[in-house]
Amino acid sequence: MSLLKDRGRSAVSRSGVIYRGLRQAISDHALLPGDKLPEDTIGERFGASRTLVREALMRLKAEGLVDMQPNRGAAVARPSLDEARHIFAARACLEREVMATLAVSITPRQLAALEAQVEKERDADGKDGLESIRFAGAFHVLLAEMSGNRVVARYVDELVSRCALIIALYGQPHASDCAVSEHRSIIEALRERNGAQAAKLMAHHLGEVEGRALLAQPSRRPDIGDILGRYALRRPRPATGAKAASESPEAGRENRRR
Amino acid sequence: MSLLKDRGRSAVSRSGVIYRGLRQAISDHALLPGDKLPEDTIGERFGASRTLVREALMRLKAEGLVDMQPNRGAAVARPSLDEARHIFAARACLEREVMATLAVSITPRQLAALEAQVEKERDADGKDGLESIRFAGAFHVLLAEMSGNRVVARYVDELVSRCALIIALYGQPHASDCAVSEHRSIIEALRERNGAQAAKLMAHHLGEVEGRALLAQPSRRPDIGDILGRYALRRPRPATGAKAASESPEAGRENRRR
DNA sequence: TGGGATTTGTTCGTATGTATT
DNA sequence: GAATACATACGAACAAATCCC
Repeated sequence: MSLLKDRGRSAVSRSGVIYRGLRQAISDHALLPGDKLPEDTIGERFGASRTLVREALMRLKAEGLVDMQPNRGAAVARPSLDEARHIFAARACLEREVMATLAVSITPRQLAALEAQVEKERDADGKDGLESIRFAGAFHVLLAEMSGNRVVARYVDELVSRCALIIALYGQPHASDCAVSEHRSIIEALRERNGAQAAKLMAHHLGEVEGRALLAQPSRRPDIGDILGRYALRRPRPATGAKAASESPEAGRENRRR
Repeated sequence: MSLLKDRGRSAVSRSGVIYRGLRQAISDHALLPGDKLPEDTIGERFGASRTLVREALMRLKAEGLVDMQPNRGAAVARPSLDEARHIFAARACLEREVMATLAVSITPRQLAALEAQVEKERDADGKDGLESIRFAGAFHVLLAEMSGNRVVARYVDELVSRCALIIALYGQPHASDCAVSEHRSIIEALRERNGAQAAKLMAHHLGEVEGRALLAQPSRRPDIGDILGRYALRRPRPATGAKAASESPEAGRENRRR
């Protein structure tokens, strides 16, 4: 028998696939705040049972990306304005700490990686709103990871994701949330190992992001089924049951607001 | 039929009871880092099925209080020394922010509540190590909640709990983790609305706590069954199955204290 | 090293609760 | 407002992995 047994199955936990898929869909604004997340629908799309879907949803709930009410199921979270401000305050606090740490510890290799990241942002800027948002958040997460503090990095990652909700709810459409030039100046301050300046620039930058994020009115919401198709890495299994086959290839079934 | 149907059941989510029970047991050092947490045993003690236990365990895992490995189940987390330092760094960062906020916003009523909390600490100091630890952590959580930032408060709560693990692992036995006098001086700085001073005192205080926490060697571990009895609020149901009946009718099974 | 006992991972059925007509 | 349709809460049971002797 082979030494490497059949690793085809659970290279990663099955619920982790669902978790990451939903998380990405939310970050990408493919799922919008308030969108309902029925366990059955999600399970079908990902070819998993409700148990695993629940697991993923609970994880997202713990991160503040999903709201769950006792007998009413899950929905993408709709942070209040107050909560939004709290999130930005926490981000500023933690990311200032990241700056202070990195100004001391950063290596040339890390600086190069940051520059590469900003290059990606620049390339996507204006062209592809989706990629633009993704990369901008990734820059902040990358900084936090480079600081070496896993605890702080987890919190920053969580908060950056929640900022995507805030932008979706209150931001102007297509407002790229991070300016490339601001990221560049942060890198420069780090290169000079000027921690105070880097922290100051980061605080200012986040202030700008918050300002851009808290401006507009709620927004439309598309339907959920198609969206998830793009985020399910595995094809849904054939769905041997008769019921699934009866599903209509319906047109635009938009679900209700609020 | 009665208008108020049988509400005896889910006044609060059933898994929440398990979650809080385990969390308290860990904070109290009743469960020590590395202790195994078998789903069946916990379920029996709390009179719940494994589904609910798993839910609680996953929540604790998300908070960093429990480690879960794929087919090996859950155990109380054993943070590494590095992780311990990261936790304290994150705490210092967030709690400084709390100080800055509170120095501006604190009310006389809140100051009184803080003093009452410190009184409890003083009363318990030296007398009851368990209560002492509980109250000391509660002071920090209370401060964070008073800041009004729910996001920061959640993180602080989480980090304070994880500090209990660190003290259990690396601290000297019976080391009360917080000095009452240090808490008092923090209150004084807040009363004078001196944010810089409050932040400085808090940073110093946490440095002291970290110093006290990172000194000694691992520790003994008691058995799990009895411990959980004290944290299960509901009596375990009769366990109608035959298997459970074969369990030895051990001697003093007292539950429900407190 | 093998086999049995134990524990975890997952599915799915039933009961219960909520929304809708 | 009652009945229906639907979604969730929970638990029992099965499958697979691990542990232990």
